[in-house]
Amino acid sequence: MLQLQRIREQKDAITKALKKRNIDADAMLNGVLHLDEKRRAVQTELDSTLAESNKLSKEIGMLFKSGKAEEANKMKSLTANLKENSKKLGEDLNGIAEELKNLLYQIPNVPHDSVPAGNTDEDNEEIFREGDIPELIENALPHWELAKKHDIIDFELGVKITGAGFPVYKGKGARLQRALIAYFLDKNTEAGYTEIQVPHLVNETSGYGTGQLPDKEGQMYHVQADDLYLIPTAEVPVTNLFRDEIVKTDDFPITYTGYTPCFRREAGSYGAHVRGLNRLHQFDKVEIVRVEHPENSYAALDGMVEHVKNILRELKLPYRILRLCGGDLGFTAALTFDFEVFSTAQDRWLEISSASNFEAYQANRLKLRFKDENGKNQLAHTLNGSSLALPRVLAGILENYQTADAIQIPEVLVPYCGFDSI
RNA sequence: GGAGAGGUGCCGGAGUGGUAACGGAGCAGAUUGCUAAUCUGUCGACGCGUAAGUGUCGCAUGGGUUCGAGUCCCAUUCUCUCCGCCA
Repeated sequence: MLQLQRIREQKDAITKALKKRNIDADAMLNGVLHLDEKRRAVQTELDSTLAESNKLSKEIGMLFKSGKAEEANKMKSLTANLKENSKKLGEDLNGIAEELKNLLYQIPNVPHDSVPAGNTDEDNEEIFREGDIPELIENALPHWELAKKHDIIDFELGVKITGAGFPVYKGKGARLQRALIAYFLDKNTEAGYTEIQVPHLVNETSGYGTGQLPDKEGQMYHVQADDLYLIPTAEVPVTNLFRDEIVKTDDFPITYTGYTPCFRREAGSYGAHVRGLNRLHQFDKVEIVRVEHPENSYAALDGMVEHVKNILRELKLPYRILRLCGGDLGFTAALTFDFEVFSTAQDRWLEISSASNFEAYQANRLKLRFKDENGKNQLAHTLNGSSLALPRVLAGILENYQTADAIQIPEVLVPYCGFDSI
C-alpha cells in the first residue's frame, strides 16, 4: 500500500497519476488524510492520558513500597476516570486505524511517469520487437491440435481427474516441461539468481504481504480447513521471505529464482481465447524476484527485461515487449513490461512473461526495510518477473516449430530433452 | 491425532505483580601511529516538537483481571520433545 507520508506530501500528484488507471482517487485520498488526522489527534490524546495514569501508578507503587497503604488506596480512586477514558480512546484509535488500513488497501500503486494512460490492452505501448515470424507449412495447426496429434498433452484426461484447465502432459510433452524448467532455472542462476524452493501454499498474512489479498480474494484457491491459499505465482512465497525483515544495504541486490506450479481460479474467463494452453488453472512457472535499493530498482527492472530477452532469443521465438498502460497495470505494480510471443498458428500474441517494479508498495505491507546511510529504516523496492511461464512458451514452440509430421525442438533445449523432435 | 514443555529486542539469555537485567553482534561518536583494543551512545512502531528532545506502545497474537501485567486468567497460534500414523 501507499505510504501515508507520501499521500500527505504529494496528494495532487498521486491523484493525477492514478487517473492513468482511470481511477478518480481524490475522494479516497481525502478520506485517508482525514482519517490520518483524526488518528493522530486521538493518539495524542490517548498518549497523554496513558502518560498520566502511568505516572499515578508509579506513585501508588512507591507508596505501597514505603508502607503508606492508606495514601495509596486514596490515590487509586483518581485513576478510575483515566482508565475509562483511555479505554474509550483506545477503542476509537483501533477503529480509526482499521478504517484507515482498509481504505489504503483499496488504493492501487501509483503508476510510474512512463506509464501511458489507457483503458485496455489495446492501449499498451509496444517498445520492442524481435525475431522472425516463421513461414508455416500449409494447414498449420494450433497447439491444442498438435498436442493431440502427437499425444503429448491430454486435456480430456485432466478434465476427468480434476476439471477443465488442468492438463495432463504425457511422454515427450512431460519431458519437455521438465526440460523447460531446468533450462530456465539454469539461465537464471547463470545470471546470478539464487535458486530456491518454496511452499506452494501460503497463509493469509503472506497473501496480504504481496497484495493478492484483499484485492484478488476470489482468484486464489483457498484451502478452508487449514486457511491456506494455493499460490497463484511464486512471487507470493518468495517475496514474503522478506516480510518483517530489515536487510543490510550490502545485501542488495537480493535475487532469487524459483520454480513452482501456479494455481488460478480464473473466475470469469471463457471462449476461444482460453483454449488449450492459453489459460489454465494450474500451470508451471519459473519466477525471478528481486529486492533492491530504491535508487537501483529501475535499472534492475531493465536488467530483468534484458535477461528475458536473452532467453527468448536463444529459444528463437518471435516476441515483442509492451509497456502496460494504466488500465492494464496490476494493482500493486508501478511499471510493468509484458513479453508476448507470436503464436503463428493462432495468429495472435500470447503473454509469456511480465516484469514489474512494485517500488515500495509491497515493501510497505511487508515491512521490508533496510538501513540507509543515516541509520534510518527505509522501505526497499521489490520486483519480479517470470522467466518464464511454461504453457505459452510451449504453445509458441509447438506452433512455430511445427513441420508437416513433427515438431522440432529448439536447439538450446535439445540437451535438456534428450531428443530433437517430437 | 494424543500428552508435555516452551515462544522475551538483530542474536543469546535472566526475569513468579511495582514498570524489560546481563552478554554478544551491527552501527555511530570519542580516543590511541595502523590493525586491534577501550569507552560512550544507539537499536522496533506510532505521535508531539523547526530542533535538542519528549510521550505512548512493543515480552507469539487477541482479550480479561489489577492503581499497575513479561509475570495471573481465557482464547488462538507457532515451535520443540515423546507417543501414534506415515512418503
